[in-house]
Amino acid sequence: MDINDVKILLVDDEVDVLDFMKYNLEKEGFWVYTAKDGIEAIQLAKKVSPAIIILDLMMPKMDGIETCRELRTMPEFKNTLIAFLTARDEDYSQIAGFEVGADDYITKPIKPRVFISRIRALLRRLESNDSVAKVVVGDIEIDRERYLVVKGGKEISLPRKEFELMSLLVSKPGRVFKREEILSRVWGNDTIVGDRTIDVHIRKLREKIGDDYFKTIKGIGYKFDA
Amino acid sequence: MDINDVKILLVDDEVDVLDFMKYNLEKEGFWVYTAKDGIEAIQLAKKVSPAIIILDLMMPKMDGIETCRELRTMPEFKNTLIAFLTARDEDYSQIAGFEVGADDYITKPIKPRVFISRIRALLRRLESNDSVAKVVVGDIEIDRERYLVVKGGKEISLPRKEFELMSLLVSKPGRVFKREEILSRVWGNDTIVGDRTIDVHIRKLREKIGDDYFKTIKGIGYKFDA
DNA sequence: CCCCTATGTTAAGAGATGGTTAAATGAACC
DNA sequence: GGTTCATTTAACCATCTCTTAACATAGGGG
Repeated sequence: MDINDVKILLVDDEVDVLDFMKYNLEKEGFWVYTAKDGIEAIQLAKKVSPAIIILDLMMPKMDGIETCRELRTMPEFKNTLIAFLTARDEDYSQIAGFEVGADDYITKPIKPRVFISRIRALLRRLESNDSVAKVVVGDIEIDRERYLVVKGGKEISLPRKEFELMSLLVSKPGRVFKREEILSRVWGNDTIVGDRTIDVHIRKLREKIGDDYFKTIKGIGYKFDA
Repeated sequence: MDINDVKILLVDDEVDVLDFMKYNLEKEGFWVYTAKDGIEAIQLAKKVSPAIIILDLMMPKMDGIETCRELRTMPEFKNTLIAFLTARDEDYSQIAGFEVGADDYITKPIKPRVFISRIRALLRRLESNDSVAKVVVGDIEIDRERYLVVKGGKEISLPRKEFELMSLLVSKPGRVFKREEILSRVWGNDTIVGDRTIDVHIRKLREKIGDDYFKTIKGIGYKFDA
């Protein structure tokens, strides 16, 4: 997922808070939308389909809890990440929040660095969930729920890294994934591993799944093809 | 996309706002046009085909919403990015805006840094849409995503430099690329290579793709033609 | 028509890149 | 704690890519 495609919807009745969050998020390259109450938020959310919605708890018309409950009843927001914004001493309300399907809590006052890293954490969660549970390409099927690859009816179980790598490549058959991209999506942005690590994993996959499925694009990366 | 080719059309009835935005955008190297109302905006847009149009919501003669709706009915502006400019307390109008096909909202007062990063974000969106990995010219197709050249249905895979060179030439069929320009775009500004290097790569392309596609312009460079 | 320079052609070798293997490290599970 | 599996590293090898150099050819200006 490219960060520049990530849309975030901020909902709060205090304009200052909205502006502050918006400024910080935009500086990071996110795509930010704002609403001042729950009604407005739901309408806007339907239009722009944000990846993340941040709801203030206390709002006029429809409060955060209510808005969240409402959103969660609509199928299109089943997988949207919803975080609540609370003042520190409202902490008790977390229980109610998680009950209506919140994914995280962020406490005011907002500190930019903490805030951003919180958002990034949410995003990582989204990334690991957003691929559909089952992908089928040709005679190969990937079942994310059971961590299994099924090839011609036969189940093949793969270690975690191999599975994630396979899963990434299969998610867009034919598309070339650059080594750099593979590293950041399978190993994580900050991990430093040696040059041969990817190759070794590719080798294992070729061994277990079949040579022909994984093509090397020299100087660029790898792609999956059936 | 070269930033110096990016045209932006600003539409607002307040001259001060226009000037302020124009100043900031021109400083970044954008090509800026301005109009004072919707009628003028549409006429100018037809003439210069801007990549981005920024419309103030409140304007005489024809307001932003109306102008946007009008523009969206014309096929040549199907892919143009349109952003609205709104005062903070007009936020509710976002809903109407997205309905007529707006791509983003920018709130006044304008803060230069946020404004520019917003424009760049829009631009990235544009790029990811139109450089969408596929260029088709005659019976030749270049697929950046799959790192493949397809000629008459047959897939031809090229080594990196050849692919980049091909990709560059095909990106503007008929246009002559100077040797110097080819060097800096395919090899990089700092690389020093011998005289014959480009020729050898062109030869390989002629061999693999076909002689007739690559024309030599003596003393200048090369061009691609179908 | 000839000369000069720019480009075409070829093959060879240097260099980059990925493949392979085994062994070291680390994590998880009795 | 020992065992097993997953993961990474390191060393070495194989191959592909790119560049060069040497020579051939073409084509425009005089």
